[in-house]
Amino acid sequence: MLSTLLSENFRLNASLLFEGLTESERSNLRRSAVTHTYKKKDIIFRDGGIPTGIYYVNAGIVKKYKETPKGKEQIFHLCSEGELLGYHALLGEDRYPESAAAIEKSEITFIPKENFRHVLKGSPKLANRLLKALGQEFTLFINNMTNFATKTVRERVAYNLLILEEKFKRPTDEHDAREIVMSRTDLANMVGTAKETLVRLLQEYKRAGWIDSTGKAIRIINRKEILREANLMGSGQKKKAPF
Amino acid sequence: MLSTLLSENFRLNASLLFEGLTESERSNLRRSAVTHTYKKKDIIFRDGGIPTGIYYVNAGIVKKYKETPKGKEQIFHLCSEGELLGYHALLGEDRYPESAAAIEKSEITFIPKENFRHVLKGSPKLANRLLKALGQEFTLFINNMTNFATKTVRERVAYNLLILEEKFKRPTDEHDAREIVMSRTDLANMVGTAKETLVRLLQEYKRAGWIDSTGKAIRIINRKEILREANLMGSGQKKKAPF
DNA sequence: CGGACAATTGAAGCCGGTCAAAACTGGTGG
DNA sequence: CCACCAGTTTTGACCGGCTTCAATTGTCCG
Repeated sequence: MLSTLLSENFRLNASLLFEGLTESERSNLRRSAVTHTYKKKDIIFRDGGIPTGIYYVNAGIVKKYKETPKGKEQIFHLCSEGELLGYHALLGEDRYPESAAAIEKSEITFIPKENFRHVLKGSPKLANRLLKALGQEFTLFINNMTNFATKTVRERVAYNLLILEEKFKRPTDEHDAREIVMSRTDLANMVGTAKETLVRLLQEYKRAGWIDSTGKAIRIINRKEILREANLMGSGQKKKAPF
Repeated sequence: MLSTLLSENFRLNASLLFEGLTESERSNLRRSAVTHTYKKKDIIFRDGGIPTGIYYVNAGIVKKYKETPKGKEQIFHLCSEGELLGYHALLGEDRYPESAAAIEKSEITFIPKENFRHVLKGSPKLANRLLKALGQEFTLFINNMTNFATKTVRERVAYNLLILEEKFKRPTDEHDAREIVMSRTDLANMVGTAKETLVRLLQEYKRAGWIDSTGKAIRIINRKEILREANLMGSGQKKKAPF
């Protein structure tokens, strides 16, 4: 349950989706694909834009966010290596409901919608996997929304630290060398609070010795305490049935 | 844009999904379907439960919600006549991430998962429509989440009144005879606030003459002012291009 | 090495949550 | 049909978590 929330959360790996495609289908996708490099802060697509294809994150980290008219920014999700980007709008034949931008140097492959649609049309298998993936994403979304609606800022800060530690763990990383490297502003916009409030809570954790930070980088030292702060499960532990 | 938010929002009509099925497919679904009546407050499925099929709302209104360990309830969505229920979890091969309960007497048809899956397997058309529908639902979800994360309680109350007016408009209704009939607690749980706060804001609107309420029923009198309160677009109107 | 941007700290005030009590409503049985 | 009770709605009072504004310190990169 707990591990569910943290590890399942936030890595809908795209490679699963494309497994089981025929070689001709794969090459169809590959042939039309273009890979681009994005610098920090570069925008990949914009809220309200018309989708022209889907994106695959080869490397780096991308934020999906939305700006309010008042200039506030809400970050919903970070996409890292292996994740797809921008396919909801394409499938829904909608405009993008959010924007996407790199928060660090990223390498992203673009697949034009015609090719994607063509392959999708010919592959019920892909369609089914997509349906499954979308269904699962809803679960994540609902959990996230519940967090937003019912948790305090304090709890959300802790929760997001745990999520981010996971997200910033590079496949190549070993041990616990994971650092969260992200601007305070972005982090605040992810938690959904003012950057000042975020900073104060981080300081508090730092003074308590639960995290350490030098510059932007944050490391979790005492995961147990952060977990407690996140209050992920309350006291509502159910008794187990005897089988 | 504005009308987008309100009318598109919240009526993903299921009949569209099933259009274009062959008669044998339809009858396959119909044959296995069972229709049940649920009283107010009856639970249709529970958070954590294992999906055994999907539900179609023939009549009535159903809330999709989640309870936190601390006993708070967050309502995400109301399903009314013509909407499907519980298919995300089925498609995702997940447990339900939320619960569903009738908030008024409702009539709901259940379709066992075997039949649904069987028909889905045989109908790429259905799969495509589902993909499209799911893609569109993400747009709604993201808008909702942005509202939660960035709007004040005051704005969310107004916003939800507009949504609900739409939702409670029965297909049979004419004119503006639409009343929102819902417990204050449910309404508060939808807005994501305490019922006391909700009541105070409603009173304020009532005194201002923007809404009217007798007992549970709420009617919007001055839609314009409520819209302004909801602050749906801020002041960020873009200029139009000259073509 | 400097300048611009980012992070941190301080202080003040309000929005909204919580607790408690009063008023109201609808449904039930006598 | 009416009176009553339980549950719901409403009002009041108070407190505390967050936001906001402002100023200071720190840090990165050309």
